[in-house]
Order: sequence, then C-alpha cells, then structure tokens
Amino acid sequence: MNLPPLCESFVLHFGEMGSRWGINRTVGQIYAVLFVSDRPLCADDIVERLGISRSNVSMGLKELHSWNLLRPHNIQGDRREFYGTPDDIYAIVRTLVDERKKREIDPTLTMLRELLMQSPESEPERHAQDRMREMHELIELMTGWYADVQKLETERLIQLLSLGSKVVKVLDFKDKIVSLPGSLMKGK
Amino acid sequence: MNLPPLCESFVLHFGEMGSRWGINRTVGQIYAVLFVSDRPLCADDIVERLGISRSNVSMGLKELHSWNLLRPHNIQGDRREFYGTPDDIYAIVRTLVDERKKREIDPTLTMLRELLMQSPESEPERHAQDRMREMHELIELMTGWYADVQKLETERLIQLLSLGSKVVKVLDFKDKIVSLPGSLMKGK
DNA sequence: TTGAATTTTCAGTATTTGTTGAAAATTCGG
DNA sequence: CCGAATTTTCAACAAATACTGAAAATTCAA
Repeated sequence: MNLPPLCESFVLHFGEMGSRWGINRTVGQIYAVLFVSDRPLCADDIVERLGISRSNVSMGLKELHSWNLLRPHNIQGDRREFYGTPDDIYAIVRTLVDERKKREIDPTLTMLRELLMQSPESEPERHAQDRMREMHELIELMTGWYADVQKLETERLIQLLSLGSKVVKVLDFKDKIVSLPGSLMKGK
Repeated sequence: MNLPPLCESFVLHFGEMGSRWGINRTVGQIYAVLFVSDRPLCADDIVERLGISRSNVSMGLKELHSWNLLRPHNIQGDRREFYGTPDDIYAIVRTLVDERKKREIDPTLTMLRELLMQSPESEPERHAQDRMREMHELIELMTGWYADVQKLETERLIQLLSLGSKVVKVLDFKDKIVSLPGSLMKGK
C-alpha cells in the first residue's frame, strides 16, 4: 500500500470496518482513500495507492457509484475520469443513511405492509401478525422522524443534535406556557 | 420450512435482509422465528421450523446471545433451554442500536482519536487529518445525541419522534419567549 | 457417581463472495 | 471513420464464510 502512514492506518481501518457493514474491504478502502485525498483521483491512482488490480477498482467504483457516494471531476484535457467525495461531510452522511434506508428498511416496510393485509388463519398467525404490526409501527415512526429531520439545513440539524434530550425540557416548558390563561402566544 | 405461510414469508425476508446487514441468513431467520413465536422455543423447535442442522442453531443462538438479543426462559421440569425475544420492541431496537454502535462506530472513534494525536509529516497528511477531524466531530455529535436520547423512557421518545423537525419551531418559540423582558420563566 | 438428555465444538465440505488477467467495449482526438 | 487510451465485463481462480455430522463436553436426575 503506497500511502503516508496516517492515511494508511485510516484506509486499513475502513477496510476492516467495511466488512462489518455490508460492503467489502476493497470498497471501504477505495472510499477511504478518496475521502482523505486532497485532490480527485483516477482509477490508476487508486490502483497505485492500494495495490489492487485495475478491474477490482473498476468494480469498487461502480459499487460506490450505486451508493451515490462519489463526486466525479472532469479534468481539462484528460480523458480519464477522476473521483472525489463530497466536501460536506453532513451531505455524505445523509446520502449514506438514505441509501441504507432504501436498501435495508424500505423493503422490510413493504413486506410488513403486505403481510399485515392478510387474514391470519390460526392463533399463532394472529400473534405473529400482532408482532409484525408493532414492528411496522415502530419503523414508520422512526423513518417518519428521519424524513422530517432530513429536510433541515445543516445548521438546524446541528442545533437539534447538540440539544439532545434537553428538547424534552423545552417541550415541557412550552406546554406550561401554552396552557397559561391569556398566554403570550400569538403567531405560530 | 415448517411454519404457517405468514410466518414463513416473514422469516424468509429476515433471512435475506440479514445478509444485507452484517449477520448471516440463518441468524436472521432464527431471530425472526423467535420474534413472531407466541411462546419461547428450544433449539429443537427451531431445527424443526427452519429445517437446518442442530449445530447451526446452536451457533446462531450463540451469535444472537452475543448481541444481547435473546431472552432465556426456564420451563419447570424441562432441562432444555427456551428462548424468546423481549416483548418490548423499543427495548429490542435500543439493544440493536447499542450493539451496532459498539461494533461499528466505537472502534472508528478510537482509531480517529489516535490518528488525530499524531503530527502530520506532509501536506497531504495534514489535509487527511483535517478530514478525519471533521469525521470525528460529526460522529461525536451523533453519538452524543444518541447517548442522551437513549435515556428517555419510551413515552418521551415517542413524543420526540412524533414531533420530528417541528421541535425546531418550538425552539424558536422558546427563544422568543425567553428573550422577552420580564419573561415568565422562573424554575428551570 | 452414573448415564441419559442436551448442548457445544470442530474438522471437513459446500456455498458464497471477492479478485484477477485477458478480452471486449467504449470513448474521443485526429 | 481509425486507432490509441481508457474503462468495463467476465470466466477462472482464490479466499472467506456458512453448514454439517460426529464426537466431546456439560448438565442434572436418580
């Protein structure tokens, strides 16, 4: 592997982690190398840095592309395609969550909805369906929250995340105020 | 597979999904079968329902145990061990998130912290380290939020999730009130 | 203790997934 | 168009992961 030590450690770790996620080692490494690079890289740059075959890089890039995780750059007077990752790391995380949701959650929601429409033919099936209903409700609640929060600009999102559970206190406070007779509330 | 049709569909789907996560098909199926069952099951019940080998079930249960996802039941006068899943699906999700965080996030945080302490020896390394710093900050923000929210009782959590991004409006409202001269605020 | 019931381990095998080089396909300047 | 540069595909091979049966280990009632 042809990288400065700091980058190499990072890339190796990402490769390992990659396999704990659904993605494979090489794909993880390719992304890592692009993520820390100070300029967009072409396929052969990646071959050189990671010491893997050209075809493997091609397939890795294809995979990353299908995850919407790449930012292609065209360099004037060079036929090769260069790749980087989005500068905004919040954007990266959004994309990642969106894609994982699409692949790991949405199909389950669809399946659950289908099974919930069927009529159970026996007691065990009735119970199974109740469990599925609970699961469906919870997933809907969480994905609904995400769909909603996803729309916030980064600024707001950070504000929200920084508050953590303290928002609950604010909600209590609001309830108190709003229920006061002759409250201050006017618009919104 | 020896299950009523409704359950079989659910179990098969979970098996498929399992492989998109880090876990394998069988482990996913075992959990699914326990999740929808109306009573705790012993290893041989699972063998019978899924049509896989006894040893495979044993390993699958071991894996699920390491994820803290099982609830063992002792049945009076029966030497076999019976397993179920927690009744509270919120508890299941909490466990799941905790474990994934432990396996997929925490090691990365540790690695990042280590690499951030080193001094970059070159310009590319300096840039790489900046990227790592961004990543580190974002992960800390998100895990901090989670650690905080995790402590809420289910009731509160549902309240929070249901609100979604509307909490931001509430925060604006609060800011308005709090900045009023002679505000109503007293306690808190 | 003993030994039947039950669970776990593990070496061997099967299956799946990842990697490669070579060949085919594409792209684009001339 | 042509053909050099570049990318993609794919069949063969390699590596990793999953699954099994048989044997070892454990558990517990008698």
